[in-house]
Amino acid sequence: MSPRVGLDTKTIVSAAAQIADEFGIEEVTLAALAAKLGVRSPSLYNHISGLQSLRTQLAIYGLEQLYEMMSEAAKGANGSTAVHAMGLAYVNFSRSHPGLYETTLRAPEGQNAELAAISDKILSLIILVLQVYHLGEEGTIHAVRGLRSILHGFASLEHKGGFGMPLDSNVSLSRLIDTFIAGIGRMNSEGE
Amino acid sequence: MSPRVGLDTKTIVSAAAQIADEFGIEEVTLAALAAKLGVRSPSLYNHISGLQSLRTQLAIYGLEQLYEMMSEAAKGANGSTAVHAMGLAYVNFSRSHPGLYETTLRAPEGQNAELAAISDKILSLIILVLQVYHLGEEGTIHAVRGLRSILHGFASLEHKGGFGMPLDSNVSLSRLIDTFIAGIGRMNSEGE
DNA sequence: TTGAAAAACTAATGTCATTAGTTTATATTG
DNA sequence: CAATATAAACTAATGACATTAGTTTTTCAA
Repeated sequence: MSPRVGLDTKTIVSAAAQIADEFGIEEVTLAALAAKLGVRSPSLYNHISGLQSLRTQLAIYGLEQLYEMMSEAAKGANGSTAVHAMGLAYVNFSRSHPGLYETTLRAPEGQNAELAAISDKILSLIILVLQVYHLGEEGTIHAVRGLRSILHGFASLEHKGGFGMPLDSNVSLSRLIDTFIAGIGRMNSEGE
Repeated sequence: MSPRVGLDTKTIVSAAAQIADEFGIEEVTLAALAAKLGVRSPSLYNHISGLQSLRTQLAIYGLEQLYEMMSEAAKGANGSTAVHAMGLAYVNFSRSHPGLYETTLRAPEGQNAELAAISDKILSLIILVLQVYHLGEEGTIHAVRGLRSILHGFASLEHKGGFGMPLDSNVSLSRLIDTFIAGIGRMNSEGE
């Protein structure tokens, strides 16, 4: 009712994340967002520069949270324990924030410095966790690509409902990570 | 100019796939599609029942092509050779048809029988290729989930541009699949 | 207290999907 | 071959949305 609602960018992004998680990212419209915040759509432009920009902010917001979860999980652990913990944290983030997780992967990344920074931070964390395996420069790059593929692929297919059968998917994930870790040594010794 | 253009569903879906691959799936609008086909938007409704339905058809169209590529690649091969060939075919499909591949993963799948059928067909193919490893019922399910996660995750991140560094991504993929195959035996022996 | 800046607003435009109702070409049937 | 039914195109209209322009109003600082 009051002409000053007191919005700010963070409130808007957070509300958008809620919509994304609850109803799916296709429901994240400025119209829905404005309604949720008790405001008219154009008012949002005082704080964000449009839907595209909002999506970028959402991706940053999501990656920051994802980094926190992964980082916290890996902290103190070593080797395979750390990889498992970090991987589970990744997937659990995608489970508890399906919409926000999805926005994370739809951003151009090329343009925005903040987005590139948080992406790099996650990359560095993964590299750090894989450091104990002494894979060398190239080996590390291959391994990072592999682990990210596993985690994103798993999270994405699980969310999509692709794992139709009623068999504990945490076991599937754990085994997949085991497989990956076991294979890392092979990469190291036999890679050209 | 002629009042009968001679559209049919297949032509429409195929044109939509072209738009998806060339400009991205967010550009697949009925307006753009109609323009490409030399027709007004409402005319499309004589052949499809709306945008949602078109997306489902696109997913089916994509999965059919994906199945063909995977199936053709795996044909005649065995064991790890077949897994590698099939995996590369999967990723190559996503490379040559990025938009169409993406539609493949955005469909509800619950509702449409045809979509469920072609999905099952791909699932069966993967199971068949993994059969030589004698993983048992549960082991097979875990392995299928793992392989699909790897392939989809890799394809998705590669398309997104997530593999920033200039290092041959086919090598990354090949190593990842090697890792997976090596680990499959472990799954078999040590799984509870 | 006054004035400037920020944050809300209304109004308007353009794009899109979709529906309703109309025209026209083609194919079937007598 | 003619008449008619059907299917495929069309125009017109509606409603959702993002976005821009221009206006009002609140707040804060001088």
